Amino acid sequence: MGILERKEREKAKRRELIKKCAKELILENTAAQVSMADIAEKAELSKATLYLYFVNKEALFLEIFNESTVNFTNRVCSRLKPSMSCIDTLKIIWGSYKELFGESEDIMVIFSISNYIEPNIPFLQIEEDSGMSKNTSGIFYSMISDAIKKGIDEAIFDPTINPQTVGKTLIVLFSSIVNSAAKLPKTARKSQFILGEMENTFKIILRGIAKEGADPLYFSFLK
Amino acid sequence: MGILERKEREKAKRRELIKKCAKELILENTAAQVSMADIAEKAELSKATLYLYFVNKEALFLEIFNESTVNFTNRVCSRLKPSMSCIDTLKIIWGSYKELFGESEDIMVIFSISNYIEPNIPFLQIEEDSGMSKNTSGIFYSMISDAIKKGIDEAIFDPTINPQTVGKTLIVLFSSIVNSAAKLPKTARKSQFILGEMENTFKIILRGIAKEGADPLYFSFLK
Amino acid sequence: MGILERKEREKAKRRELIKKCAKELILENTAAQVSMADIAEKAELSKATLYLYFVNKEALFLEIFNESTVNFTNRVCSRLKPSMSCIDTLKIIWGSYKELFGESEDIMVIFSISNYIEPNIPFLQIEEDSGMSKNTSGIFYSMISDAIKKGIDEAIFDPTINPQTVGKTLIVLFSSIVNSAAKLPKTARKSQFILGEMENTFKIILRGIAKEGADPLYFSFLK
Amino acid sequence: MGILERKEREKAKRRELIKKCAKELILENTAAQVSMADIAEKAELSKATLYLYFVNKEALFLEIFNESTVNFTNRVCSRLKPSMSCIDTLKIIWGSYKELFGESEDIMVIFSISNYIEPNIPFLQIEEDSGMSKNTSGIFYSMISDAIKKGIDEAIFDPTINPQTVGKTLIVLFSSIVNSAAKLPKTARKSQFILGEMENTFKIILRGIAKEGADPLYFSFLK
DNA sequence: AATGAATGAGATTTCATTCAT
DNA sequence: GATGAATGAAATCTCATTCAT
Repeated sequence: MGILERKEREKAKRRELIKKCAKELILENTAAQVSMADIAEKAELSKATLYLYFVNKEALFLEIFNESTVNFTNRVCSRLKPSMSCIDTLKIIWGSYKELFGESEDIMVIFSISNYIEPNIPFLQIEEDSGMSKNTSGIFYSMISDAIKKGIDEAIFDPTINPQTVGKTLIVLFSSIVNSAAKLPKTARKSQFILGEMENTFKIILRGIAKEGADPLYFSFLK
Repeated sequence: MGILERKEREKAKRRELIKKCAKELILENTAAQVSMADIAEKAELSKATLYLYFVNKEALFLEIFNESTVNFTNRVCSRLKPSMSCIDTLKIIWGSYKELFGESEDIMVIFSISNYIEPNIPFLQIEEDSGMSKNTSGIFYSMISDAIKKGIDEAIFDPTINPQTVGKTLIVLFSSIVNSAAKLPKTARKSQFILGEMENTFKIILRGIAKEGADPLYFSFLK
Repeated sequence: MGILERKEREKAKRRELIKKCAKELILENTAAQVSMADIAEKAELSKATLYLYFVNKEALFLEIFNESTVNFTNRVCSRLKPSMSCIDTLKIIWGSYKELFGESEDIMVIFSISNYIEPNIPFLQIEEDSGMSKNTSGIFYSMISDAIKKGIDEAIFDPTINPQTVGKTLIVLFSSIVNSAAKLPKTARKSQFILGEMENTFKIILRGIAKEGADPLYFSFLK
Repeated sequence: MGILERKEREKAKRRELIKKCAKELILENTAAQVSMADIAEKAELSKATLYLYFVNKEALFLEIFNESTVNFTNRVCSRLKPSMSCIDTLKIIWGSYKELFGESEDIMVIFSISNYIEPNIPFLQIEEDSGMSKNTSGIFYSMISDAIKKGIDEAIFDPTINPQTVGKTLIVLFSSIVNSAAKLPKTARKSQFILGEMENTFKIILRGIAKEGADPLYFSFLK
């Protein structure tokens, strides 16, 4: 049975290998430009083999997409505790963004694939129904809007804002910055400049939703 | 030579026709989904003819892209006067965004093409050199950062912010909202909801860069 | 305008060329075994060119199929006159079968394609509704059942038989003989032996539906 | 050696299982549409295992084909006795056709495979040499031509007919009816209508070869 | 003996681009 | 100057077959 397990592991490894190669190619270019042949070549497999692991190109890309989303969300969520203050929560969320953006490249992949698979559907939908609760990004969404609610309760944020609306806005803004950065040459992405830029944006937004008279120290965590 | 001129004029007309058709198709779908055959059919020309006017697909799209950018910038600039106050300037810029977003659809085209042609190069580069001065978006960029500078002088904005940095940030944010909206179905784009959403975001950003204690009335122009 | 016409003609010629090549390949093998690449090669065209003339493989095959059916039916119909006696009518129908079977090879193509495109639907449907009237084979069908009706009126055929049923049966039988012959090597198909075989079968069927006591001379036309 | 025998038996069982599954799949669709993967899945074996039992797809299908032919012939032959009258013999042959057509589905399989594997070689060859004696269908063939000879001797059939030729013709006709029916949806095949249709055809053929003045009662067994 | 895994070869189809007329 | 016609190259996907374990 050790054998069976090993085989299982190896099979899983191949799946991962394929996904890893696909990811790398996506990061080097765009999801739209990556062909099954490219992936096969990079993985040193035949095209046909890819189809043993994924029924479709779309299935492969979708799996990568979903995993990246889950990955990202989990990383963020695992660092949060319900007891945390609003500011701490946002700190961590933002920190995760920055860190993951530098370290893993899930976010890039997420955007590239979402632009490819469903070019007409925005990754984070600004829609009238707040129906984001179903998928992973929904979890992320409530995470952030909860934090904002907390901020209002803690009298840090302007009580007239709608936590859900602002939450969505925050996500769109964060994401767009990342998306914009995702288009930069790989090397540039991690530069201090970019990270600084991202920070500036975050600061502006925080100030934008701060309660009148809120202690500016609250926002000083952003260096 | 009257003949020559007429010929010249007609040739120019064709160019415009081709670009117009391409634009319309891009708006109906995504730049990536528009083929030369589609454009030729819509323009009631042969595919080969397209190549008399544009060396290749990329050249055609790039020209549309650049023109749309110029168009947009010009429209905005033409409404601005150096004498205007910061707030008035931003009002107009934002108004242009909103209006053009509804009316002309240059912005959509800009984003669609930029996602297609140069997926690796962001429309608005967040780069260390502020080298935006060369191209059209550079004009737009200085327009906006000038407005912010003025805002600081008028003691409306926080004097510690860097007008250039914040200007760039503003553009990225504006753009990202539009970009996000650009992926919505054509009909949804002009809904009150979306426009409201855009306004909320703008408000947050303005508050974010406001000087401590600045009269909130300044920002009341946003309904 | 002579030029235009010539072009038109040449285009039509290419279509015909493609169909001719496809037909030949079908006759050499089976419709199922013929690929677009094969056809392209035989026609000395690129694969892509085929798609200028036919939207897909099925369309190409279907057109060949329909044309062959129409061809065949027309040839037969053009030789018939309403004033003809039953026996004369059947003579001609049968003669056409034999002749076309030898000369043109429409029938072979018909069967090969029908086996490929709709392997589950018999070319001549033995169905409860006699709904054959719609398509070309419907014309053929009424042609033959009319002849049988006439035969009954002329007191040559057994009055208890149902002309429609027997007509259908005749077609199925004729067709099956041809279908069976279609599987023979090309050279064998036109042998005296095969033609004799077909004749025998026809004779048997005619006798089978003859009226008791009908003059056997009526059937002597079969040499 | 008991072990060896058991192994042998089990191996044979597998072969049968594979063939049975293949048959079922062929009956559900067409031989051409059945892939080795389909068969393997249905048999709950791996594709590779199929190749332990059959050198390739063709060999598998050919074996099924041959067996089905033998099966069918044997069933018919086992019901015949040399002492039977011509009419009784034909009754039984025809009955077997009808019955097997309903019950076992060997005939369908035979035709489906023959259309797939050797589209160029007819199941029952109408060839100049009566060389059918080698294979199984040869047995069937002599069975039927013997019956006809007997019919001539019994003064039921026209003495001028050639028993061998007519025998072959009969088989081709029977087969073609079945072949035509084989393309009908599985459910329709056993309908009274189809069976009636088959009977009509048989009647026509019998009458076609009957001796002038032969007692029509002879043929009344067909209701 | 059985199989999981891999693959070569080939099928259909699309599209930007070219070229003779 | 305009175009009809043609195509090379590439994309996605399938399937019979093989081979190491």
